[in-house]
Amino acid sequence: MRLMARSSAPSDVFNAIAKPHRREVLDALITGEKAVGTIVHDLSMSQPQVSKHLRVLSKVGLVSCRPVGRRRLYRLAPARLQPFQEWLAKYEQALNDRLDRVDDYLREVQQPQGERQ
Amino acid sequence: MRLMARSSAPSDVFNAIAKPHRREVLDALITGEKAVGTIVHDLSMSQPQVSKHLRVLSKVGLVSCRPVGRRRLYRLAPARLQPFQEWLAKYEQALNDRLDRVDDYLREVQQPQGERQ
DNA sequence: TTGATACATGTCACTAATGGAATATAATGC
DNA sequence: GCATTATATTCCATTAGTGACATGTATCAA
Repeated sequence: MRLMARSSAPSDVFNAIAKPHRREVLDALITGEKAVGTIVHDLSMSQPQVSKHLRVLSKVGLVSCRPVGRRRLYRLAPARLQPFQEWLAKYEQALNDRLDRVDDYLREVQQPQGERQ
Repeated sequence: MRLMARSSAPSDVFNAIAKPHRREVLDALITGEKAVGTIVHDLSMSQPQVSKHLRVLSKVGLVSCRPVGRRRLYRLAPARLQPFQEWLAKYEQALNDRLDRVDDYLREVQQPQGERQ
């Protein structure tokens, strides 16, 4: 059976950015479009490694690619950050909604003897 | 040698949220503090599994824990969302700064014949 | 103390993913 | 055509991580 695709599910964005090396590749693209060789040079990683990481990032849509001559220029693909943004927003909201309760908790923890003193 | 700690490095928060099951555990805590058994019941995962995931989340600081009787109440730890916020902000800014260039690119791609028509 | 509950930890098998080296493909230049 | 550059892909060994089961530890109850 095993019909579930496990390569480019939207939630795999989380997996894609989980590896430090992959975030380094993304970082290298922050300054703009770059060829694979440039990334290899900037990060001193092996070329196959960079290509493989780019492939993963490409599959989940975090980078896109356009061929120019015999090179391939990769660049960040803004749209695919959305699942991550939404995920984060959900927690930010939940935590803001409960700030008062957290406050209570902190008071309790920091003054275990209570307020009499 | 191998002196590098690899358990609670700050960037491992990205690794912590990479697994769907771990995000489910975090989701279960959105409504507030919960005991391990409650999470086990809500998610129908095995108790050791939940405990292990909580351990990972705890090591990177995404959840905190306080013992109450023979139970342990876990809750989200807001402060550790900061690495995500910072990481995301970096990319959002970089992408906004380059929106015009992206625009150029899209025009180029969508009109491969140029503007003479 | 004994027993029961709530949780943590250890062990193990298995899978998946990484990184390295070699090789394949594609485009350019001659 | 052939050689070279740029990148992708395959193969392989190693490793890390997951999940299942069993066991350990701590707290409560009687």
